[in-house]
Amino acid sequence: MTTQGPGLHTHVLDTLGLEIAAGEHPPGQVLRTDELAQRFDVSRTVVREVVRVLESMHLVESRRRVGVTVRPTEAWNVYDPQVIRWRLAGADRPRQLRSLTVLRSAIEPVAAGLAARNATPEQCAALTECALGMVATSRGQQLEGYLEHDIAFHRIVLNASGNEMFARLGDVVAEVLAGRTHHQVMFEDPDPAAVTLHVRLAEAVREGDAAAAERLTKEIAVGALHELDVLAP
Amino acid sequence: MTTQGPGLHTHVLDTLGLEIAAGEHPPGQVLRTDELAQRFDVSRTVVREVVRVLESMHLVESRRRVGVTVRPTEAWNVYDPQVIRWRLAGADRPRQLRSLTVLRSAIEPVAAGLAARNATPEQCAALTECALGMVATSRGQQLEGYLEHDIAFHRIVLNASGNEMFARLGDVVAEVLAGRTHHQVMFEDPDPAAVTLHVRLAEAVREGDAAAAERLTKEIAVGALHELDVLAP
DNA sequence: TGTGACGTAAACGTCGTACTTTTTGTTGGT
DNA sequence: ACCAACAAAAAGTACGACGTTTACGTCACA
Repeated sequence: MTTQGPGLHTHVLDTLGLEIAAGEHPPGQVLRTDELAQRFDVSRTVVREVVRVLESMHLVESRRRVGVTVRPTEAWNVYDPQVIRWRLAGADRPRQLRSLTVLRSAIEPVAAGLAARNATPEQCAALTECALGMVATSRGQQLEGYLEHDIAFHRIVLNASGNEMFARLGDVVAEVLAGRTHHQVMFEDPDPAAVTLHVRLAEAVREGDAAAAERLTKEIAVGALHELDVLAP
Repeated sequence: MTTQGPGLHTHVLDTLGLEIAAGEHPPGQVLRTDELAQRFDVSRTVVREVVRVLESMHLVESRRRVGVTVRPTEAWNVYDPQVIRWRLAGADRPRQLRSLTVLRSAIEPVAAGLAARNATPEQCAALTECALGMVATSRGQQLEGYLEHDIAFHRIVLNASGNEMFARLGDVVAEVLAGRTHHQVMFEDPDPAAVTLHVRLAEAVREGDAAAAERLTKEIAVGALHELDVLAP
């Protein structure tokens, strides 16, 4: 999945970002702008803009007289959805998926607790609708439809928490769920227990039961982690 | 606090980012690259590179025939440390500080629990050293020294958790603590209770008591949130 | 009067080139 | 062995030209 439509900049950025995230250019390797321009058959202008963006993500560092050097993983802006997408497409998807799932297990229970206090009636209704959608698509190889409702569900919870930082994690969660559904890191049909938990979570939020919402979300997270342990090495 | 050394690019980026984060350019406002080039007295080349970076942070969107339009807050990459710095320097520091502190209250307890299981002896030693440093600087207007140890302490815990996503939140926490210490959102001397909690947390991690580590970190977070309630409107 | 096709100009996108600045490796002398 | 001056390499910056998309106004026609 590339970023968006045409545009030389987009193409070069996506290609280079993907390669670096995949480890094809180990940390310390230097890339010269002239070479890149030649390789992609674009002007140095385009390459420089790409390098500037990669630099803002801390994937590379540009220094005079030396070139564009690839930075070690520890320096990367791993919360940038773009970087996450690149990494999930690359080699260490398992590690990445696990890190992100642990992150979810820390955030989402708290967010759900807040959502139980702050959710508007509209959000509660949308949540219930998503839960029902998950039930309806939980059988018979409708993984894509299920995924859609699942993403929407978690996004609503994060938004309803009222905390901006939680809300903005919706994209990350979406990437995780999507990356998990594709790439065969999931059973053919979703875990029935997880479906039930989502339904009950929607109820808990609607009734304003913060403790229950937090507990149920923790259970969902535990299930997701366990699923990873089983299906990923 | 600007980004780094000289360089036209850096200056323009920092100025524009700061202005947008401060809300000086409301969402929907269009900036033309030619005007920006004139205003900063730089070439369009430099402006274009800056715009590309701003675009990668989703602060602006560049479209043909219309210009560079400022995007609404909901679209921004609020986990980018650079964006966080800009926002903390701007108008809605209180809101931002609260969001980030809630985020910390969700993450750090889990991270501390993991750290209690995974921390190396070296990390435990460093943690204890930081805690002692906090004690030593907790009285007599040594806020800068205290801040330094505080940041180091939390960074070690996040790193020791063994989870990459947690570890990379160290920069965010550092920004929060720094932004809180400067800007008078803190008492003249740190809360003695907080200092004690840090010392006990270092012990809990050293002894591998995950439950205690998680509980103590939660208490620290509650204290920080309470402090915000008292000192910020 | 309303509507749709069409043309135009405004703004970004891309390119090529020339020049500047910083950094680094090397050379040469003591 | 050390230090200083020099030269080259690569990014940084500037400028001007042209391409490309697309919003918007205009005009003809119903």
